[in-house]
Amino acid sequence: MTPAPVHESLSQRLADSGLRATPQREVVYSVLLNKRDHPTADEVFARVKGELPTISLATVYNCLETLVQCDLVRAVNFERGPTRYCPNLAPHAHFHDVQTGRTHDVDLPPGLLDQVRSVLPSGFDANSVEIIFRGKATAQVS
Amino acid sequence: MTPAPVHESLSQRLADSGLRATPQREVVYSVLLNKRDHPTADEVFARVKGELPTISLATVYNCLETLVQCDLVRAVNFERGPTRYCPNLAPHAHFHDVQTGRTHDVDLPPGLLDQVRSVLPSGFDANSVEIIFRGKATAQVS
DNA sequence: GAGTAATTTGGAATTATTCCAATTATCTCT
DNA sequence: AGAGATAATTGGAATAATTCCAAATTACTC
Repeated sequence: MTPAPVHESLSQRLADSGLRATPQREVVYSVLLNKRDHPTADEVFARVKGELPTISLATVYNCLETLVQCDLVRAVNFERGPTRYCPNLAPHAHFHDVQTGRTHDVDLPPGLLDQVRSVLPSGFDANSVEIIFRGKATAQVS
Repeated sequence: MTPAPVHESLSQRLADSGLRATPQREVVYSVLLNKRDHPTADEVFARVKGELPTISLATVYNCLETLVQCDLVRAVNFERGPTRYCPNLAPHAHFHDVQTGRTHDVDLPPGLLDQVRSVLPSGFDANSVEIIFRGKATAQVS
C-alpha cells in the first residue's frame, strides 16, 4: 500500500514527468519538507531510515535526483562540499556560514534576479541565476 | 636558478604571506594568466608539464591553493564538477554554458555586488558574494 | 492475476582531491 | 659561499561523495 501523499504536488509532479510515486520518494521528500536545514544525501539517508529502515543510499541519491528533476527541490553546492538539498521554491539566495557550516535561505525581493540577469551581455541566455553569500552570521540568527 | 617572475605581484604576494617563490608557483600562475579558460587542476597540470615536465599533480594542487590564498586566483565550482581556476581579479560573475561546458566571465557594473549584498537581513555579514549563471551562449560568443 | 516497465538495492567503480612521509629546494645567517 | 633551519615538492596511498551496474523487487496496465 502507498502511504498518503505528503503533498499532493509530489505524486502530481511525478505523474507529469511520467514517473511513479513510491514510498521511498514520498519519504525522502517529506524528510526534506520537515527539516529544512539543507541536509546532505547522507543526512537524508539517516533520517529516512527512521521510517524505511531498509532503504539504500543509492536510492536516496536516486530519489533526490528525481525530486530535483521535478523542480520540487533545489540542489545546492558550496565549494567541493557534499551536495545539499533545499525544498524552498521561492526565489532565494544561500548564505553559507563558514563558522558553523550551516546554510541559510535569504529571500530575494521580486525583480532582483531579473535585474542581476540583465547584466548579461547579448549572446548569453541564462535559465538559472544562483547567488551565494559566504561569511558569518551573528548569534541572533536562527 | 629562479626564472624571471611572471608578474612582480606573485613574488610580492607570496612574500607578504611569508611564502616562498618557487618555479612551480611561477609556472602554475603564468599558465593561468596565459590561457584564461578556467582550467581544472588536471588541465593546469598538463599545461605546466610543458615547462616543468617533472612537476607532480599534488604540487599543482598545492600551488593553486597557495595562489587562491594569496588572492591572486579565484577557485570556481559548478555543481560537483572539478574546481576551476580564474586569475580575473575584477568583480565578475560566471556564466556556465551547459552545452559546451565552457565558463565565461561576466563583468559586473560597479556597485552591483554591494546592491546584492544589501538584501541580506541584519545578522548576516558576507565577505564574499558569488553569482553564477547557467544557460547557453549563442554562437557569436568567444 | 500476468506481463511489462520502472524502481530499488548492494556493492563495485569512479573522480577529484587530500594526506603522508621522504626528499629536495630555498632562505638566513655568518 | 656554506650550514642549518624551514618550507616546498614529490609519488603514492587514502578518502569522500557520487555514480554505475546487474539482479531482484515493485508498481501500473490490461
